Amino acid sequence: MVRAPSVDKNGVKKGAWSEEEDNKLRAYVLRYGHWNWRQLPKFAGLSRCGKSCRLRWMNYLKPGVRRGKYTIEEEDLIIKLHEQYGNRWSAIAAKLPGRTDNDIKNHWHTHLKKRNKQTQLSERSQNMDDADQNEQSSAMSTSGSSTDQKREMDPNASAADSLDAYTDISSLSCDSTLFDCVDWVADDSNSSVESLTEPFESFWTEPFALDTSFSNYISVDPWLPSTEEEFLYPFSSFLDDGIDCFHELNNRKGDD
DNA sequence: AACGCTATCAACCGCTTTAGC
DNA sequence: AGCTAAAGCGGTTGATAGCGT
Repeated sequence: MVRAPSVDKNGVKKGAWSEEEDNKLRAYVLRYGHWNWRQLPKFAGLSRCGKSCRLRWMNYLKPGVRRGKYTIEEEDLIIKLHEQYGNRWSAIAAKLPGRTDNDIKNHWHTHLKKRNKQTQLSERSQNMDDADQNEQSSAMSTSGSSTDQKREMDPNASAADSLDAYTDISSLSCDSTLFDCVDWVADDSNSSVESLTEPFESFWTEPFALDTSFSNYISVDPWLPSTEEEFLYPFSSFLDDGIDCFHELNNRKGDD
């Protein structure tokens, strides 16, 4: 399923990532952040190009990345968002916490494109049937109450219904609530799907509750280096936003 | 069992955008 | 304003799992 590992003429490794490489990258980024993707592999002791590291982190290793089966609600939302944004996968991914643009893009091409086509075809034939029926009996009233029917009738209902799956922040991993959801809301400020952000208003207005489960992540991960010496230390001023949080938590943990 | 075909998805590539000077 | 480097993004590729014949 993955490309065979290989090394190019510059000594840069390509192809599938080994567990060891994953652990190195994860440990490094969690400790120092991604202050410069191009330089990062050198400091982290990886024979990879920065692009490859970034991609691996963003799509696979980043805390909060959700993998696996898509729910019907997610698929409906993707289809709806695709109608709105087209192939702007990063914009679509911003509305689905924990899902990456690459993952959504793959899922679209392998599942939803077909499903969407079929839906459109069936809707078209349904519309033709409806037109026929209207000709025969314009007085007949229609009644439909299923969620699917509601979605077809009201695109906004679709988005709102789908969002129910995401308003339960607790269903996400602790990491995603602090990282991805913040991005999600922040990116959305000018979106025309404003309703999608509403459930997160409380995120901003309520007092910040420190989620100490971060520190569990750090202490549990056996691949996080126990000493600074295991990695080349970059420039502290480059430390990434979210990583400051890790340091903060680590320090607090140390204080306790 | 063996083969071919299809589906899947991680990873790559190249173009565009953004930031810094 | 123009240049350069870095980051981001979307399209595409390729290995392999799984299914049908």
